[in-house]
Amino acid sequence: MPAMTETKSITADKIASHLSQAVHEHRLQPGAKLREDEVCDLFGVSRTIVRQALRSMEFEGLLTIEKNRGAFVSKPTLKEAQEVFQARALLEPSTARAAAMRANAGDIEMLERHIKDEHVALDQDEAGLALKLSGDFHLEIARIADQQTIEQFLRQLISRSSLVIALYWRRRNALCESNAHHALVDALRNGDGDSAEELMKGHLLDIFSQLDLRERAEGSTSLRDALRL
Amino acid sequence: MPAMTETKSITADKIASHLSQAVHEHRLQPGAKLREDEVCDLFGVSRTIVRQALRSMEFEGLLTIEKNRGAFVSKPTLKEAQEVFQARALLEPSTARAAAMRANAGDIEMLERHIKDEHVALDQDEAGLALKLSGDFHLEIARIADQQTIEQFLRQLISRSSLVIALYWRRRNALCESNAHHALVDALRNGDGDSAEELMKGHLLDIFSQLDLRERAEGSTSLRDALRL
DNA sequence: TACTCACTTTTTGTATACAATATTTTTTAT
DNA sequence: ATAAAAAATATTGTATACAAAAAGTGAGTA
Repeated sequence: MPAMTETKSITADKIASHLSQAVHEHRLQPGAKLREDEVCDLFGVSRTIVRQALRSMEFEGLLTIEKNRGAFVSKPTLKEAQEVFQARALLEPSTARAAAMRANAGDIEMLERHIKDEHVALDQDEAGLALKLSGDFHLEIARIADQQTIEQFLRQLISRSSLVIALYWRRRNALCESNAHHALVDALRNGDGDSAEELMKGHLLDIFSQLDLRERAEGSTSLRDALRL
Repeated sequence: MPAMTETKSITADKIASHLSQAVHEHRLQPGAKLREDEVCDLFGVSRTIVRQALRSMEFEGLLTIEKNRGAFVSKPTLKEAQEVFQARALLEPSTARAAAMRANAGDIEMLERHIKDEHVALDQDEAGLALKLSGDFHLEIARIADQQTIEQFLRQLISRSSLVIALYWRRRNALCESNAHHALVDALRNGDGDSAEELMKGHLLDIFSQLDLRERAEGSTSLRDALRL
C-alpha cells in the first residue's frame, strides 16, 4: 500500500519562506534572478502562486522586480545599507528593553537554544545558516517584547541586513557576535532593561562597524542548488 | 477629429493609491468590504490587476484579506493602535531632527503649503482631506530627512494611524494640531534639530492622548460613492 | 572582427475560464 | 411561524491561454 505522503497545498507563503531562507543563508546571492517558470517547476504550482510569492518578497525588500524583466535578489546600495542599520538602531534598543521586562523562563530557554544552534552551525561551517539564526535571535527578542508592529518592521530590516552582509561584510570567516548575544540574554534574564538597551545599541554599532565600503561582484548560483530541491 | 484623451494603462499602483486615498480620507471606513468585481468595474481592468492592488494594500496594513472571504478595510485593535504610535514615537523625532539639518528653502515652502492646504480643507469641512494632508506633512519631513527606509515604514504607520483615528478619535470636529505643525516648520527653518525632535515627540504624544479607548461601530459606505467615480 | 538588422525564442504581463468556497435564498419539516 | 436543510447564487482562488516585451541567434555588411 503506497504511503499517503501527499504534502499538498503549497501556498505562496511556503514558497516565499523557502526562497527567503535561501536568500538569508546566502545560497541565493544579491543579483540572482528568479525566473517564474523555474520556481513553478521546483514547487509544482502555477505562475499565479509563484508571482504572489515573489511579490510578497518584493514588499519585504528581499527582491526587486523590474517590469518585463523579472525578479532579482535585491542589491542594497551603500546608502540603503546605512539606512537599514540606522533604523535598527532606532527600533531595537528600546525593544530589547521591553523584552527584558517581559521575558519569562521559556523565553530565555528559547534564546539560549538559538545561540547554541548558532554555534553548531558555525562549527559545521554553515555560515549562512548561522547568519539566519542570528537574525532570528533578534526577531525573537521583538516577539518577547510583544511588539508586533515593530517585529514586522524588524523582519524586513533583518532581511535587508542579510543582503547588506552578503554584499558588504568584511571578513568571510566567523561572526564573532555570539558573545554579544550571550550578554543580551543575561540582561534579559535579570530583567535589566537598561543593560539590554545599551547592549543592543552597542551590538548593532559593532555589526555596522564591520561592514566594508567597497562594492562586491555578484556570484551566480543555480536556483535548484540554492534551494536544495 | 476625436480627442486622444485615452488615459489608458491603469496600473495596480494607481488603483491602490486611489483606494488608499479613500481610506485615508475616511470615505471608506474600517470594516468596509472591497469586492473585486466592483473594483474591476470601477477602474475597467481585470481581476488580476485589482488583486495586485488589494494585496499591496494588505502589505501596507490598510486592508485585511480573509481567505475565501475578501478584502476589508482593516480595523486595528487597541493594542495595534498603541503599537502604531509607539513605533512612530521611536522613528519620527530623530527623523525630524535629521530633517532640520537638511531642510532648504524649497522644503520649507512646501511644508507651509501643506499647512495652508490643511486649513483650507478644514474651512470647507473636508475633515477627511485635512487628515490626509496632515499625514502627508509627516511623510514630507521624512522625505526631507532623506531617509527612504524610515519613510517607507512611516508611510505604513501613517496609513494605520488614519485607521486608528477613524476608530478611536475622540471628537469629530477639528484637528487642532496645525499649531504643532507650524512650530515644527519653524524649527526646521532655523535648523534647530533639538527643538524639532522635541516638538515631534510632544506632537505625537498629543495626538495619542486624544484617542478614546472605546470601540466604535462601523458604518457602511457605497464603494462607488466613496471613490467618487 | 565588429556591428546591425531581422527573426526566433524565451520570459513576463494580463485577461479569462474554471474550481472551490462562502453567502443567500428557497424549500421542507416540525 | 421557526428552524433546519437544500439548492441557487455570488465571490474568491487557481490554472491556463494569449499578448507584449525582452533576450538571444545568425546572416549580412563594412
